[in-house]
Amino acid sequence: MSKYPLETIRHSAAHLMAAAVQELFPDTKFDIGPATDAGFYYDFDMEYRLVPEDLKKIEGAMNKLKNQNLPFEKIEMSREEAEKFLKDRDQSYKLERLADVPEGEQITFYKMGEFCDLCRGPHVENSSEVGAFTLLSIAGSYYRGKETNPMLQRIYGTAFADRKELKKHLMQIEEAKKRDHRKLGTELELFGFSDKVGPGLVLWHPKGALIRHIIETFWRDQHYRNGYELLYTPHIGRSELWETSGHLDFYKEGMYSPMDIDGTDYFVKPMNCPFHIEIYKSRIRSYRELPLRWAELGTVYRYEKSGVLHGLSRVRGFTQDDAHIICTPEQIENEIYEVLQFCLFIWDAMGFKNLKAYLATRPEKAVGDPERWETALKSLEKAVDKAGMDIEVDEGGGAFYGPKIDLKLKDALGREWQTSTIQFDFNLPERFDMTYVGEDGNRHRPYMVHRALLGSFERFFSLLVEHYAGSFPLWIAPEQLRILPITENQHEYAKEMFKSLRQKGFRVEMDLRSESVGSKIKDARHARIPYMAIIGEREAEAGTLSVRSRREDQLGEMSLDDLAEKLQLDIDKHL
RNA sequence: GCCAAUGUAGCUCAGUCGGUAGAGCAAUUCACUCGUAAUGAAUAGGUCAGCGGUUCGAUUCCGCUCAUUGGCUCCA
Repeated sequence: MSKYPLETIRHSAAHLMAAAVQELFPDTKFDIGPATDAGFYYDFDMEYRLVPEDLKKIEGAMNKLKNQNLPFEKIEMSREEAEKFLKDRDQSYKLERLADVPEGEQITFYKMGEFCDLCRGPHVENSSEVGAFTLLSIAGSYYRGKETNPMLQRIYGTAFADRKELKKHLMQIEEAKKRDHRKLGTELELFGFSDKVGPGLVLWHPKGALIRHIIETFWRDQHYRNGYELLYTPHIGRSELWETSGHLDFYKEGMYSPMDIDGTDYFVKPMNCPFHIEIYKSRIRSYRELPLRWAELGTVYRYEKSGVLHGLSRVRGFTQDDAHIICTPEQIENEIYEVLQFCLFIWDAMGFKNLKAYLATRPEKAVGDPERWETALKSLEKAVDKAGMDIEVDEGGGAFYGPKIDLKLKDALGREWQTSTIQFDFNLPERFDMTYVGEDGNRHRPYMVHRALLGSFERFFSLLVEHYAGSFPLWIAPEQLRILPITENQHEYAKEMFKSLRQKGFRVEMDLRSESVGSKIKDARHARIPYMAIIGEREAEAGTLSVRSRREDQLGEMSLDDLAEKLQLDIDKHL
């Protein structure tokens, strides 16, 4: 254990790296170099374009500096001194950062060797205490994260107190890469992409499609049980619809170009809401029929910038497990509560527990009655509170049309992805003039809530694959059991067993190749088949099957009925 | 979209300092009929991402395009 927090070690490693970069590339202008969750980075501006080989050089220079036992000296300066210091060294980014330091705050620099950096600290006392570090990658990054600013060169690295921990971390990254859904998707033949079809457009292969089908069936069933009705709506709609909804004003960059049909422009839908609203508006609605809970597995298409596409996590065509809840003000609190409970139930059934909740409140520019915002926010807070979830509040981070709760999940490589969302909408009910007739005989404006539980099937599937590393629980495994006859003499008996198990509704396959049983087991394990049934002369004679699971357990010989019972018990586990 | 890297068989990758390519796994065929993580042999499989340029000749060098990867930005 080091006497310093990891953050201090990492931040100091960032300084060490900057010092090495200054040594190797003296014309470098420096921006900032913070510690992160997984390591550290530093942003540089220089003429020279860094190449991957440079990482080794820089790392070498860092090690040299480390071994010189250089002290980290804290230097206090007045604002004027600091300005002069940075101006003399032509550090324009640092000058701007200096201007951000609040008036009255002590300005400090940290000097280590030749490198002296505007910095709040703290640091380790001596370069020898930076611990074990390694540089990982080079990336571009806009200055201050703004697209219109120049792009700086960023180097990512990570540091730990000692070599052992660093090694452990690097091993973890390697392990995580093995469960990356993009890799497993190809290996297990779950899904794919085709250059001919286009980027961000998913092709669900049979096994992936089967899993999706199973989950969709479960999803529909649970929605019926929870008082939802299901809708189907078209994939395209006239421009007028999108004008009314406002999408053509504020979401046009996310939409694909219109197609001309009989002289009218039609747009592929980026969202399902306007269609659901049109169903709502197909007749006069009474308070007696509220709340309405309308769900749809709605496939939408959005233009996502080419650089952001990522496996199944960020695509251009995807299916949301969407629903809209339309209700009265009296009903809203309970509706929100139930949605959140339902949401957590679904995630739990899928085997996930570590969701992080984010609450986004009213931004400066917003539409809708402030009182309604207040009620909405309260109902969200209450629901989260009752569910006992930890929540991070993003003050002013809501959409202009309403507050929301988002749930996020981390992928195998630690990147966070938004999945569930529960959003109020004070905009569309106005734009479409949605009303219901109240008890008083007058027309009232209903509350409308958008929600998606899994988010989209594509993103959800990426998380599911990584969560289970491809070893899906039995109820969603595309192939639940594989029958492995030892020789051709058992083929007939194997086929009998196969037929019976299929009749009972299990997803079973046979491996009738003339391979050794060891080889068949290897392949079945590689395919993450939950159960294998081995059939040799002994079993064929006794009318049994020798069962083993992918977890390497030998489960022994059992009858067909016992096997079926065992499988069924395992299948029902998630409920 | 921006900064950078990469693109060779279905998959993982080697290779060619410019003379049209190779391995392992997978596939197919044949032999083997086998007891719990790899039986053997043979065969087939590639416009070396695409287009253009330089060259006697380009998979290799150059340019553009497309796609992927790592980031940034964005994500109603």
